[in-house]
Amino acid sequence: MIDKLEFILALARERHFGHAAEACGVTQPTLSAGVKQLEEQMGVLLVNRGSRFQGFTPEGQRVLEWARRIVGDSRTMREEINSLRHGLSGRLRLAAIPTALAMVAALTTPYREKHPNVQFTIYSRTSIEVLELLDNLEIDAGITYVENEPLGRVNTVPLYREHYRLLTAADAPLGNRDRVSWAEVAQVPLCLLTPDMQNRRIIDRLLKSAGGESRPTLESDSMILLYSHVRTGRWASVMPAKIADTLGLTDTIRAIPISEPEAVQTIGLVVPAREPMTPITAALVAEARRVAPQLSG
Amino acid sequence: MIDKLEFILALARERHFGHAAEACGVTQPTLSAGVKQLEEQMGVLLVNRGSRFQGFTPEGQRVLEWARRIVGDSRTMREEINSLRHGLSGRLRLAAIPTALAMVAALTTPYREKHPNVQFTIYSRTSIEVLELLDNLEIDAGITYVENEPLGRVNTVPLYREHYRLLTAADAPLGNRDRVSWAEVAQVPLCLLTPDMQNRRIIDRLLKSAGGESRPTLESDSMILLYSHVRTGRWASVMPAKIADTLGLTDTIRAIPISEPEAVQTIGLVVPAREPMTPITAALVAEARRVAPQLSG
DNA sequence: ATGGGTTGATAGAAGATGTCTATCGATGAT
DNA sequence: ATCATCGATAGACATCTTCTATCAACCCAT
Repeated sequence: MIDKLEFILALARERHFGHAAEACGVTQPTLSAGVKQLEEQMGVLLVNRGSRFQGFTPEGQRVLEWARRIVGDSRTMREEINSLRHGLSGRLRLAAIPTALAMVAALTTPYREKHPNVQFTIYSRTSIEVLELLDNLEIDAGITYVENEPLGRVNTVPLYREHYRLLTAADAPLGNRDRVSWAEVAQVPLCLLTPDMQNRRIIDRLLKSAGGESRPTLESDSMILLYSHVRTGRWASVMPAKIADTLGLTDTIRAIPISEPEAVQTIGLVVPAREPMTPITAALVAEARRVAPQLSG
Repeated sequence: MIDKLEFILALARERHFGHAAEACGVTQPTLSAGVKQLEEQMGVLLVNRGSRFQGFTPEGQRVLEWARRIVGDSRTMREEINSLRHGLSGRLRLAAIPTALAMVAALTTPYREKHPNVQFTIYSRTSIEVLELLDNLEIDAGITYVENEPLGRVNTVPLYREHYRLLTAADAPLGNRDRVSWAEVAQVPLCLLTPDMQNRRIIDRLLKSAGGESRPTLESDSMILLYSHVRTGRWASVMPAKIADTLGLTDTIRAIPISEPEAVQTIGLVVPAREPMTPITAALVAEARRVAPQLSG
């Protein structure tokens, strides 16, 4: 029964019988039969088909909601019972937006000291993808913006506020300044994240409201790539202070605070709004609450 | 998987493998195998055995909690999907304390007008049993005292407040009074509910605090039996006003308000504290909210 | 139009799981 | 000591699940 509900979950995220089957480790006919059996038990069609997957019926969407809940609960139960025996163990799956990647270590390091048997899997994703993964039970927690775009049914723990820096060579224009404005930044050719990243959209908004325009010379979804360009001394970028500090400055590259307006965005931990949480997730939330005061500032 | 969890639920309430199996409609070896398989999956013993059922291990108790939730959710899902198709239909299982039985009709009658396809099963139980049945998913809602004794994880909707009446023949001692005190009532030989009923415990308390003592001439767990004795004109009883009115007075039997103290107890609807509720239960809660103002007074 | 590629449904065989009856061993009461 | 009760176990049978192989419908490109 519960495995059939897992089929529905897989189908919801893959939107393809064959792929969903593969994700569940069964063959396509098995998954088809499972879905069909659910439909017989419920007495309603759950999936609209016409030679290909065409989404869920209204009833199917309700079943999907329940499936998330029931499957989530049964996993949490297993994990909880396991923790009672072996202490906290298993795998913590986490997804973070690229600009927050540098601070994940501030969470994982103390966590690992307390619970050495927990393993980590950490994905770099856009803020939207983080929420999708959370919905689909593919991750246990996410790190993303907690104020701007609408979140789903999740609980949040604020971690720190993002301050922006202009990264540029000391001998470049503006390179000798102690402080620059967004209007000034708008004049510089920048390396920025791709527009599917919320960080980019935020920076675009800030540039625009300063009367400038966002015409980045180079786009990428990798912070490492952006930074490696800045390091050559021939490119500039705008990054949150946290990650700029982590990447490390050289004597030739400076990270200049941007003021007017002093732009801050709150980054936080995001977990499914379900009580109780899995022990592994609960421990992460506890760690986040403990660490947050040290991070902010 | 879910059916195995149902085994655990049955075992928790029957505390006996054979009886639990019968309640699930399977044989005892089947239930034993099911529990054993759960234990293997979890990697822990869930039930303490020693030639007979000896309760759950700590892990077993946690699994039991989860089982209540998961099984409850899966039933709610089925019911919800069914309601989407056929409108509200199915069976509403309700348990009420005896003194509240007379007012159940005030709930079921308007409910039935709106949802004619819902069938009712209504049990008369003690307040403690009502809560147990609720815990074990054996009823959808209960009607009981919502203030006095501690409730479990439930939500409540207050319905009305109980006022007490002395039921006695007009020509008996006190029979001509418009008002009597608890101290006076304590002098009369009474027919009361058995002491396992909370109503009896409340009345005992009131009599005692008025300096009297509870020495009922006759005890029963049936309000009808109590009333039939009162009707002979040779017995007296103390009942809530609601049920006294419903049973109907004759010219020879009077229901005399008892004052000093004016004793009131709040009776309310009690449903599992789980969101969302089954559609059938949700409709009952809505009806209770609607009806409550008319009942109280 | 037509042919190739894709998608999900179907059929039938093999395997896994669930359930039953019958029986046993342990425990506790008389 | 004897009996009754309770839950575990064994073995047979049935059901359900899953697989491989194949099919029909559809889409798209030529």
